[in-house]
Parts: sequence; structure tokens; C-alpha cells
Amino acid sequence: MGMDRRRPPESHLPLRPVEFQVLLSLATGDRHGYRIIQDAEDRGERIDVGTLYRALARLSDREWIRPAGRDPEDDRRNSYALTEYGLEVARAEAARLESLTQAARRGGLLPEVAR
Amino acid sequence: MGMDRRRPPESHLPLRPVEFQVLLSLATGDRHGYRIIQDAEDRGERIDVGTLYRALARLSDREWIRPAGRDPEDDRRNSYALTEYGLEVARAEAARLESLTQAARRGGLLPEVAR
DNA sequence: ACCGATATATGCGTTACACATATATGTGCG
DNA sequence: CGCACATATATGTGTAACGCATATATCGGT
Repeated sequence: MGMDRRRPPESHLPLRPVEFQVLLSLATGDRHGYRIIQDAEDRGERIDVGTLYRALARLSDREWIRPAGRDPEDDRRNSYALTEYGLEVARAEAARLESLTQAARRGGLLPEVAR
Repeated sequence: MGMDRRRPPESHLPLRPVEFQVLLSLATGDRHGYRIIQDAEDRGERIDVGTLYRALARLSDREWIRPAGRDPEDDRRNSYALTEYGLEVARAEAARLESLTQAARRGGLLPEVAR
């Protein structure tokens, strides 16, 4: 597990769509799986449950995230936290997404106005 | 082939990373495969050749792109063009990418400044 | 006690992936 | 011309990830 913690974060890009959704949710704070799906829905995205829980296992193995105990309010929930390295990967992917978005704007796929 | 041309473009999101790279390149003008790889490199992205040519076949089947003849300057090159529907899918994905980028900014993964 | 929503997990068949290899043609240069 | 190297497309192969379905269990409200 986590055998590549020292690789430069950018070497993992592009991330799978689900993977970034997970890291993005956890960037705000610790979350359990089902909650991550709800976060994604709030952003207008859909994550399949099977895809999610397998992604959580995968990202744990890579040590981009780590288990952060059970929720005291509902002990079915096992929540996760971003690791330091996971945060770096998330930032790298966010930067990539931003430059892609700008490229899309230059390509006429988005209105010039911007935010 | 292309049996789902009438499905709302957003129903295909999120796109695979390669797929958007292809659509983005073609948004600027007709391109042949190898050129699409070079475009991606100019943006700092890497596309595997095997992944690219299979993606081109796939996107042709879906009619998001269509063959646009051979390059008169080098007849090895078979170039592709975006279809109307492919453009709509590309716009939808670009919009999704933009809102994701903004979510990443809110989550502290990107500097506030932007613009 | 019951029922729908929440929560995690895995089986399964299909698709997409990275990496390697194959084949052929264009380009520059001595 | 001849030859090397870059360009260009394509596919074989094993592995990883995917969507969809199903399983199991607990929580919250009535």
C-alpha cells in the first residue's frame, strides 16, 4: 500500500472523475461514503455506489485518504480524511482542471465572460 | 452506431479524460489523430497512442465526431471533425469542468484570485 | 413493529486502460 | 540515392475500472 507516496503528485493525473469527487468532498472536511455521494449530487454529479466504495478502498491503499473512525452519531458510517499527499494530488488535479477550463474557453466551448 | 444521438448531452457526463481532450482539439478545427496527441502535449497532457486511436473509433461510433477525409499534404493522416451533437457534449462537459473548478476553489484547492 | 431511507459491500459481465509491438510512409541529410 | 528518424495509424494483451444488480444491516419516524 501507498508505495508511491514520494512520486510527484502530477504524475497521477488525470484522475478518474470519481477520484476527484472524493478528494474534493474530503477537502472540506471528513466525510463518510454515502455523504460523498450526496455532496456530488449537490454539485449535480452522480456517483454509482459500487464505483464509490471501490474508489474509497483504492484511494486508501494509495494513502491519498485514510479512515477517520466511525461517526459517533451513527456508527454505520465510516468516515475518511484527506492525507497530506492526497491534498497535493487534489490540488494538482484542480490546477489541471482550471487550465483545461481555460483551454475550453479559448476553444469557444464556454462564454468569454468567466466568473 | 450513434443510436443515442437524441439523448441529452449531459447524460453522458462525466466524459473520460481522453474523450474531452479529443473533443477540445476538434473544437478548434479538423485534426488527425497524431495531431490531437500533440495538441494535448502543448496543454501539458499526455495521451497514450493506443488509448487515442481506440477513443477515436469509439467517438466515431457514437457520432460525436466523424471522419473528415485525408489530409492532402500527407495522405496517411485521416482527420476528424466534431459533429453538432459532439459539440453539444463538449460544451456540457466544459460547463461541468468549470463548475467543478469553482467548487475546487471554494474547497480551498485553488487560490481565490483566478480571473 | 413496520417501512422507507441510509449505509456499506461485493458479484458479474463489459469496457477502457497502459504498455508493447507491428507496419508503413514522410522528411531531412550526407 | 540510401538511410535513419519522426510521423502516423493500428492492434494484441493482460489488468483495472466501470455500471448495474443484489445482499445485508441499521437508523429514524410513525
